[in-house]
Amino acid sequence: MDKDSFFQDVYEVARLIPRGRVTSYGAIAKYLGVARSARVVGWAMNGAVTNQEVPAHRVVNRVGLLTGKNHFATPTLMQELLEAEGVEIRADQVVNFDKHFWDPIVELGL
DNA sequence: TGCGTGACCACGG
DNA sequence: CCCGTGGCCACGC
Repeated sequence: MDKDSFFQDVYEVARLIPRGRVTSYGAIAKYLGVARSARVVGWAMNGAVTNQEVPAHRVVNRVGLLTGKNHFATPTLMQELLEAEGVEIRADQVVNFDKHFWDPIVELGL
């Protein structure tokens, strides 16, 4: 595996997130075999905001909090995108996060 | 080249 | 749940 393709891997997994579902940075990191490097996933998402191919709004932190909303074009864009997909947001947090949670390890297998 | 910072997470108290 | 600590890795200065 090329180490340089880490960002690409992150983007690829993010692309696989179904509409109306969300996942966490840690879940993606763990799926890629770098569970301790969840922060880098966030950094990768930072560059994904400008990438229409990658739904960065479907990636939240481990408790379903929209920690990255501040990095979008507008602080409300992330929530609006999720709500448009049927994901209910309450106080910058995904309601029934466990129900909307999409774990690549479970869904894609490891 | 080295240090601080960050869209995080796990662990212990 | 909150708080402090350590670790991870990429990036900017």
